[in-house]
Amino acid sequence: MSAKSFVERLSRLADLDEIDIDLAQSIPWSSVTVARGRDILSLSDRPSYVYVIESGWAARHSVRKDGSRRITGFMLPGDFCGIHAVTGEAMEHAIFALTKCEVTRVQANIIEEAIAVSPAIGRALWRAKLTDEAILRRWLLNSHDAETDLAHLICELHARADAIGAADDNRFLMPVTQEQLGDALGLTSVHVNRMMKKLRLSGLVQFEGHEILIPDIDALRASCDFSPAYLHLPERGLRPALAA
Amino acid sequence: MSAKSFVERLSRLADLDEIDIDLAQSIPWSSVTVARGRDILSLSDRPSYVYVIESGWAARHSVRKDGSRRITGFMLPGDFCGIHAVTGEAMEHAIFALTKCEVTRVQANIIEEAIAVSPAIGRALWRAKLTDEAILRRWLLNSHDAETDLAHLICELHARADAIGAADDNRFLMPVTQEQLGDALGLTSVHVNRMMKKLRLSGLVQFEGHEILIPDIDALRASCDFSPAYLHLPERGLRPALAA
DNA sequence: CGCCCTTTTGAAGAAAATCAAGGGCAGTGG
DNA sequence: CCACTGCCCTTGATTTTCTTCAAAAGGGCG
Repeated sequence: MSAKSFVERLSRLADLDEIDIDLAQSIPWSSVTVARGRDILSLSDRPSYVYVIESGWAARHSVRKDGSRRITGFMLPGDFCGIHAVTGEAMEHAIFALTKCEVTRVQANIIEEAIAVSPAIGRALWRAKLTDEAILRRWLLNSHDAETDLAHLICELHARADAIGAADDNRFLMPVTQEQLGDALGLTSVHVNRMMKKLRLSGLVQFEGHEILIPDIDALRASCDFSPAYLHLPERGLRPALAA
Repeated sequence: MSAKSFVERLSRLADLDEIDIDLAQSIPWSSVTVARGRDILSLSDRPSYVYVIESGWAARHSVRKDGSRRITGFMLPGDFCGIHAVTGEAMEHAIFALTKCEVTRVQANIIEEAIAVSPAIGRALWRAKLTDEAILRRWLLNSHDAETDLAHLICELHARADAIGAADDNRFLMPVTQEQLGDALGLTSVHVNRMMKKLRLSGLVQFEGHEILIPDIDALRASCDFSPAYLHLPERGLRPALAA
């Protein structure tokens, strides 16, 4: 573990000059391990740290009065969470570990100082937030057809996994149960299961357990009108080893 | 028209000291009027301005391949749009005027310089973005029951109108057609109409045209589990005259 | 081995979409 | 001034989609 992922991620989000990088590298950090199923940040927490997922997958989720859940976003290695800590807001949802997660954390007030000194670091975090927002809008845009929505979510997660080198081109590990997919899509796990079957029968997606195989990524993307631009992913090529 | 609304809005989002306020007030601005139904910002635009709605209502929306629309947010007087201009990103959705809108605009690069000099201004914009994000997550959280979702949207818009003094306690003007409500909720206009009728019959909401009357706001809020905290509204009391 | 979690499938029911048609109201033009 | 037109609201009947309820099978792990 290192704070490498923190600086790496920042520098992929905005152009940092040497001064920015030196500053970012000088920021003290610590590391935490969170077991599968446990919260990284809980509802109503006022986090005093900003976190970066080092390894593992996590998700944001809220629980309704009737006990049903809604997942409002997934987090993969390299993703920030708790950035809004810099304003001292309380968490309006929880972030929990889908798998065992290793998490690097940095004190929020130190981040805030760094932003004041280095606007480029502020821009990097701003860009991360814009990506979160774009994903949320995309999720809203989708919610209209179960099969398409599921295909789109698989495309999103594949593209994000691929961008951090956690996908073997057409194959990747998606550690999300069908019930969790349902919570993310606003569907029941039963219906997710049927839609997965449809995707399998149509030949667009194959899977064994959580190992997803996409025989023809272009066909899958076309089927759900997926285009990765909104994810603001870095150009492929560098692919640092951040995989789960 | 003035840039007053710009500075006012900033100062309600974060604690600005005199220096910040002087700086904000020195920022040059201009004003534009946009007719009902026209775009304030179009898809793929790379806006070079940050906008504040001076009067009127607007909405963000995307169009799907099949021609159906999804509204992903409403904008009321005092709201920013195009803040993400500061990173030079292209618009991934359009913003259009629900009513005739007067809009104040400020050059994005000047905003960016202001942020570099005054971290408080940056925090204010950051906070505005966090509110946008919280609303998006809430919309995702809702989408599960048409009547409840509609009630929740009315509560959101009422609370936001009230916060800018555009509501007369239990009465406000919601210039949104039922079809647009459907686009916002992911429902057909037919179904929105039926749900409006249900709300009317249950006595929770009355309306004449777009004039909404809420006989018992607590009852309506309880019916859809609405709590305004996530909107980060300013404390009531000041109520500057920004209404549409 | 037995338990729990997850996946899978079936059947019945509820929610929302679709299709269709009529009515009100405001703006426009003859 | 009135008729026409377009937009929005309203309602009914039918169909589709998704949920709910129920049950069984697979797989990993203590």
